[in-house]
Amino acid sequence: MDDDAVFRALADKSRRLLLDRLHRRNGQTLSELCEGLEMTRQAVTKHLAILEDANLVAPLRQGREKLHFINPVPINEIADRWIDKFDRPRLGALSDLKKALEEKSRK
Amino acid sequence: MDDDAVFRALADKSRRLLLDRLHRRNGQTLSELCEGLEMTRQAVTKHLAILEDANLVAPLRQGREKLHFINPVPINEIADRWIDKFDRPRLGALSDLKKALEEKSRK
DNA sequence: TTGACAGGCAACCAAATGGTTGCATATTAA
DNA sequence: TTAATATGCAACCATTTGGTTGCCTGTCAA
Repeated sequence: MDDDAVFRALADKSRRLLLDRLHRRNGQTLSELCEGLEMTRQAVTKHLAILEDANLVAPLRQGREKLHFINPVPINEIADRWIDKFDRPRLGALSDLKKALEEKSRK
Repeated sequence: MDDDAVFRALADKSRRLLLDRLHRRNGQTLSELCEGLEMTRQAVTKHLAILEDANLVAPLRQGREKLHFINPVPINEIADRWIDKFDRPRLGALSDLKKALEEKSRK
């Protein structure tokens, strides 16, 4: 998995909104996704392309329409593999601090 | 929580690396964090400022040194609140597809 | 078959981003 | 007290990014 592409795709508010919309109703077309947004269709197209590159959205051509399906896998991979590193909120924060200060003063 | 700041802070590879380093050893100084990186100290300073703004890193002045402590809370908040929306990998992908196609053909 | 609808492509633009260099300031150790 | 160390601040630069407009192509329905 290219975690960089995923993180960068998620960095933009508009793209997170698109994912939110697809989450509410999966398989929407470009035009549907554009409805009510303060953005041109072309801007949305670009965002969707970035989401596709990050494998967060899978497109499906259906005649002249293009349906978009959310793919939760990369997000869960990040959650499992990267975010987990940063600990179930641990009680260690203060003890980290103490340790670090002791380390410093020993030098 | 300002989830936008957090997502954007996490979007950069160098910043994720800094978090990785702090995760390995918490409470490092600026100079320590710079060691072995292909970046000037000032670039690292900027990255740390962004991480601080996103509340992912908490600084502590200690004499002329500045110690940096990772704060896992915002990351976990994202994991819990936002990423969870995108489902424990569900079996629904194919059935979503079917549903969407049926919906289309009904129109 | 011909218009209308859904989408694609490309050029262009302003603003944000990641990085640099140069200099200033504050602590600490000799 | 003075030199070295640790960090801060500001201006500047190239590239990336998010957005636009204009036009082209493919598909469906009347």
